[in-house]
Amino acid sequence: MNHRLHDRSANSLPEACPGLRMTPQRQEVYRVLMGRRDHPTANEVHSRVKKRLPNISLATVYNCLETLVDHGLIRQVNFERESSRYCPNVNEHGHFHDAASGAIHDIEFKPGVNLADFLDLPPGAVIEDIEITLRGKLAAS
Amino acid sequence: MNHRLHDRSANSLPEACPGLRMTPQRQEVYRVLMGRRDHPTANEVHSRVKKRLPNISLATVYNCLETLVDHGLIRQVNFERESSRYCPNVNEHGHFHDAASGAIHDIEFKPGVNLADFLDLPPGAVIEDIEITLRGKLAAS
DNA sequence: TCCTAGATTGGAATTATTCTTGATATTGGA
DNA sequence: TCCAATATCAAGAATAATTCCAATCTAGGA
Repeated sequence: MNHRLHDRSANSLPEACPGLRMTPQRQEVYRVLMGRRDHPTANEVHSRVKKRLPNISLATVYNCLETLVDHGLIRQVNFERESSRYCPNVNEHGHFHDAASGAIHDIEFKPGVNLADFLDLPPGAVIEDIEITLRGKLAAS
Repeated sequence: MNHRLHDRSANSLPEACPGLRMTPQRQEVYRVLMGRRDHPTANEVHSRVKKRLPNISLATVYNCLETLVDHGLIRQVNFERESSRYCPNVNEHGHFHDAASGAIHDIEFKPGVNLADFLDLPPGAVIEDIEITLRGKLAAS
């Protein structure tokens, strides 16, 4: 155990999140997402959470995920028509979906770039949410 | 009937598309999409197509849409978990989803921009498909 | 302690989409 | 032209992710 800054590493809900009651289910759903920073579906989250909370229902997992998303603690991401996936990285970022392996990689914006620099936004548009998804292959290395 | 170049204006499938058999159903689905350049769902396409082909089934509309997408004549776009929508604009582009009106606007890239200019792509990534969706509001004007 | 609002559960319901099957239509070759 | 092979279509059944519902349960405040 160390004392890294930004310690949201796998053990707890953030200290305070106004209006969010921290229940064992929500805590565990959050812990599971932080503990393995991939992009699991609700079903996968359910499987992982059941290790510690064997009786938790899938409906509750959906409820917890929705609540955490609403409170900005995690993000929900959608690829095509597949099941939603959940992502503990709440920074603005995009995703790269490797068609070969199925793996999903977070993609960060280069520092200092602005949407309007590369997109012709409609005049007066106020952007509230950005979803950028790339699909492709990683060249064999 | 005239002889305009690039006549994709609401009346016909493109002259030739290898491997695509042009049936009345496909033609009409395509015509309907080109004729009104919004972003209808399969259901909405079905309603519109039924005006001329009253017996066409929803399953056939899905089949036609899938075929047209596979042949690159239209694009399928997904917003969150809503029904898929279909878009006759096959240029690389993004979408802006106006939360107030529900309207969807195409967003073009500024000329000359490159993905790698603003995104930290994984090394060796070969991008095959880009999906950029913005959600927000248009300032009242 | 008791009450109440909010949370959880399991199962039913919903909904978009895909699948299945049999009927029809179209194509290319004999 | 006729036939066989193939593609398409239609209708409804099936699927799968997600949401809804009604019945408990729980935690925290009065």
